[in-house]
Amino acid sequence: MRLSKSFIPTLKEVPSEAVIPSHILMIRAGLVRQVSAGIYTWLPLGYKVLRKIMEIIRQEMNAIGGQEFHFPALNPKEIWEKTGRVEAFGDILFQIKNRDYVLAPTHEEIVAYHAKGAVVSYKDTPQIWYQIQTKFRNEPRPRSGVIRGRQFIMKDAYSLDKDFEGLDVSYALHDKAYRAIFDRCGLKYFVVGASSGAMGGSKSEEFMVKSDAGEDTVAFCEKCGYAANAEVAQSFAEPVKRHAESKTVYEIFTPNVRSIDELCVFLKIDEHETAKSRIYIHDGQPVLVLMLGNDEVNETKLNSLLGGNVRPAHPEELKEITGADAGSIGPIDFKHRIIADNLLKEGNNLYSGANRNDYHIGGIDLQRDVPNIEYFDLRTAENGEKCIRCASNLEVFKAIELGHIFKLGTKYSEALGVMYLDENGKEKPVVMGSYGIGVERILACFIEQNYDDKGIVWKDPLNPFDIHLIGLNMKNNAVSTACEKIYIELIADGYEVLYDDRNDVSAGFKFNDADLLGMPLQVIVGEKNLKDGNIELKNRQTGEKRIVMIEQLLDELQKPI
RNA sequence: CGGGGUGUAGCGCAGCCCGGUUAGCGCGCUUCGUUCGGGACGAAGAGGUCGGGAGUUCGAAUCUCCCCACCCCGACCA
Repeated sequence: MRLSKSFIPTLKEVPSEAVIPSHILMIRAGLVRQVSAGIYTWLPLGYKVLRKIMEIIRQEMNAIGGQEFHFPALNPKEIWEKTGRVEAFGDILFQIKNRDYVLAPTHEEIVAYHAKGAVVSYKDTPQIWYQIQTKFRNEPRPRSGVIRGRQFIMKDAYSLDKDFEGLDVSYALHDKAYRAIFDRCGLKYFVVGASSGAMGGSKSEEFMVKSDAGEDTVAFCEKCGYAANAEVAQSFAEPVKRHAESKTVYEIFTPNVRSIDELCVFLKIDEHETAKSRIYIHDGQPVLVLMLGNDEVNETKLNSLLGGNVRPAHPEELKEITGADAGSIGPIDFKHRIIADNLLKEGNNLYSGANRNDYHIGGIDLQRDVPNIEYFDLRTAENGEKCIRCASNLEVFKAIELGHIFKLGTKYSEALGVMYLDENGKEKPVVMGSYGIGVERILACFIEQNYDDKGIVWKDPLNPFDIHLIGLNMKNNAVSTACEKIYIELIADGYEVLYDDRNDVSAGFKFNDADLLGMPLQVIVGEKNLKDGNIELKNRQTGEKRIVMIEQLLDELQKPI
């Protein structure tokens, strides 16, 4: 491709709206342009890479027996009402104003629609259906370029099995395919156990890439490989100490003390001698959640423990329920359910709120004073705590979710009546799995992992072109003639070549553009070397340069650089 | 949705606090000439509803109010 005839608008300056490296480079290298918040146009160069990624995905999905579909993005709202997901998605679901249609944020409903009446016998299973398609979600806050958009390309796949054993097989196949896809794309990633959240279903795993731009937090143990989303991660942390002697309960006047930190300063005590109270409302009933010291309640764990429908209490409710405001709430004489984090088990001589503003209570013995207390794992694993499996140090960091695989079960097949007859002629719901990959995130994550101060550093097989051919002074006849010849030869030899044939930009400009665009190999043709019949090869990644004879270019390309 | 920030030429910004010629600068763009291996130089040009609306004022990019868009943090999130 001739650069002089291509639309590859590179930018010297950093666009003001971009913050993370991949976003900045995608704009600067002319891969994407933003249209609106979370809405991007893929320019030819970016789309070329995207197509390569999609082709890899296709190959690996086909390899596990996947069949490619193309489902409509425009869906009848009625189907979504049947599964209750118009309400479940809420404002995230784009709705069409002049028709009862929605823009699909995912395709379980449509898959179930087609499966119903078509997958009718155990002989029709298993099926793996997938597509690579644009999804629409009205994200409240799009961010980080294409990493979270309102419109994005997703590879979504659905498995249809006759039973849970079949689902296990389909799930394992997807796990295998996903590893193959991300390996082939050259990404450093890891797999974490995750919360299945609003999707329902049992097992779920996420494919993650470590990145400061990530929206998820994961806990990872380098030693044993334990990896889990912080929402569900477990760890060993220092539990509360039980003193030999329990003091009696006493009230302390603590004016304007509202936080655990302030309490510790005020009473000159350690955080580990305190218990923090949080009030949640579960199915309309208040629940007091007691945490050690300043530990935050892990609401995902709380939700799965209580079975959903949990929310923090509003400030007015606090006063009504406990008689005090946040900061003065405690377990003593609390009239409703009390659950506590495991670390507090058997704690005594603890300080907590008195359910009376400006007062705290000391000398609390949870065994003695809070008889109906229940203990669960309710905390969020933190950096440096011990791994639940091997007790070495856990690392907690931000990560980008590339893919997610779910064992859905029968939620959608039951809701939409996707039934089949088993070997005994008995009617059963089809067992489903659901598997997604954020296609654009693969590209963004690749750049996050492969760039330097000059620009992107592409590697096979995602590189948009193999070779960036640079004619330094195209007004020089010898140079342009040599370039044209090399260009034709390279293409004939099967290389994808981006040819900088522009005759109106300086050498430095071309070098910088080539580094920014980041093709793995640069072939540089200039007067200086051409005089001796030579050209120069430059490895983009290492910066290493080599002068070779022009006739030997094709042979030289066979050698590692 | 809460908090913070930004909006001035295609891009990056100054000017605004303290109202007053024709709204600037760099990059990019057009034409001509020179240059030609690490973002060249000279000359001449084109390009602006100063995010939108209302108001205050003799006079508003600048002050006031309302609205919109975008970015960041949080909440939220398959």
